[in-house]
Amino acid sequence: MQASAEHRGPAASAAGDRSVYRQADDYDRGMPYDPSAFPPFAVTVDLVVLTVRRHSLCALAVRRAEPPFQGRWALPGGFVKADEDLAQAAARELAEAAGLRVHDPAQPAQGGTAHLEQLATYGDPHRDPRMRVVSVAHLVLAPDLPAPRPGGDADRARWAPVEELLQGHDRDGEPTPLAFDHARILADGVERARSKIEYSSLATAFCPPEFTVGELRRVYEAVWGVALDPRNFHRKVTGTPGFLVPTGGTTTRQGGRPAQLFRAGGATLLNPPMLRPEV
Amino acid sequence: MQASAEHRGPAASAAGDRSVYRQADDYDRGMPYDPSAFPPFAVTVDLVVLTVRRHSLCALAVRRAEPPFQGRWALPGGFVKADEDLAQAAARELAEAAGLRVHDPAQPAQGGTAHLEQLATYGDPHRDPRMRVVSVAHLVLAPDLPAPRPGGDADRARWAPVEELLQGHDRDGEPTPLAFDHARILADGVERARSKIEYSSLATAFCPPEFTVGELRRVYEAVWGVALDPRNFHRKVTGTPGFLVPTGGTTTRQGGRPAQLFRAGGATLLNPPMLRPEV
DNA sequence: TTAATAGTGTCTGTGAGACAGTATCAA
DNA sequence: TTGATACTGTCTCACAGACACTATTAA
Repeated sequence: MQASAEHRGPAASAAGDRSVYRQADDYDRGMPYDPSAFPPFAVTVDLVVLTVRRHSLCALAVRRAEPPFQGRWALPGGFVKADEDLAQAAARELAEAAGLRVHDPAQPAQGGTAHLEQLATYGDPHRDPRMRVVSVAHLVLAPDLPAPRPGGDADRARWAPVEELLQGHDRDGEPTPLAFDHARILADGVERARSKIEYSSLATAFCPPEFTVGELRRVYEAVWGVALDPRNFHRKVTGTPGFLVPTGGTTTRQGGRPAQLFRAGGATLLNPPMLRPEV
Repeated sequence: MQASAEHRGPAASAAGDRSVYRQADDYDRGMPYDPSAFPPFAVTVDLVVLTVRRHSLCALAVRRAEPPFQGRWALPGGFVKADEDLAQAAARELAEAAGLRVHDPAQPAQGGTAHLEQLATYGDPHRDPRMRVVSVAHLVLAPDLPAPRPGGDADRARWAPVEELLQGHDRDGEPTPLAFDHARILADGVERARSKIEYSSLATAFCPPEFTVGELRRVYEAVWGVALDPRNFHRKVTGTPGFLVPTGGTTTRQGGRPAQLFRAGGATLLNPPMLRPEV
């Protein structure tokens, strides 16, 4: 697996030594082509990979092996290759970092695959101390993966509750600040996920292929960090056409009375939306 | 003013001649730093600048002076400079292309200034036939500008109704397809604007500093392309706390009974949202 | 006067929130 | 049995949509 592109390599700075590059204006004026005619950028993808584990929203973090920020946690990511689309690069990094495959975007959530979408692009000139790196962040929503401990090296990657990563310390008070501007990227990704499950059926991307209404409710509760009324929630999601499709089966894996199993339906936009409490 | 960075310069291809570049993997493996250790990218900003003129949603388009796509219309844009943030680059291009200044994001809409936000990033390897260009598109919402005909050269820039630009021909059937993937970028920007005025007060960014309820309603009608009930609209916007602040003045510039003038209030999120008809 | 826009009031249906009550399992 | 979760039904309030009505200007 790979960590962020900013991780590796020595600390030489290209952006700081601009005199060796002709300015972009020369290129604008139609001068003969020269690869150094415009400022050189490295382009990377960084991934906010979210899942719900043990009733809390967690993100995938990897430990940096080299300076800068050596030993700190960071979001997974890497370089975009020369012949690769941005979404392709993100999907490739996701496979390398977490062994996850991506949905066909035309289909609703399939089993064991993840939802991927572009989040935002971060290009502060000094976000990487060594050189000019523009990172196209992507958001991934994945079901809780029982087996595939990412990469196998549990000490180099982990699922951490997002509050822990955003506050910069774990429950024991040990400092765990994210490298670079990754706390900001993570915060933006979490906010996108929180708002997007309001008006879309994306919450099902956090669920296994077949799930109960109660399991879906616990996803909403974990992502929003609130408690929802089980009865009103049940009425709402089962009454929204195209959101849930019953499979016919039932399960008692949550205890109590057997619950109907559902798959995600074809609807992607919920209208009217799910309402997030505390308005 | 400047047009898209993809406009100018000769048609030499860098991305096509990859053998001269060491692969990013070498950089990953901690090899000594070398500016050519990662694939070379040009990074640009492209602008979707929207305004409402004569009851229709219009976008700023500029005419390309050089190949490829010579003579075709395109979105304004340009290179990101070596020491520039992405938002800075977008604001600079906006000033150059349309003479528009950007709001202080902390403040609600001020007079004569525009709202700017990042839209999405487009990085298909072949979106520019000459070289690898990643474009960070930005969305700008601007009030209708009576005077500043962009750049002064009316023949190189114009406000065009978005349907015209998206359909690829004007009302006379003359073909006017946008260069590169700019039709896709424009469509994404228009969709963002359409959905964002539902749940935010951003529609006021299309209005002059002081405006009437009727003028704000005509903005919604132009952006959504629908007719709204004036009485329900009035009740809704004046009843949403923080959306509108009365200035005390009135105007009859729309004819009929004098209408109260308002400024944009401090609220940025509307709750409950404005509902777009045809659900 | 007419025509236009501004603004208020009233009714009705949808749906969210609160919560009583019943159903069906495991231990 | 207790205790958990699943599900149904009912009441109330907020609010969107439809639309009757009045107010104030210009021509």
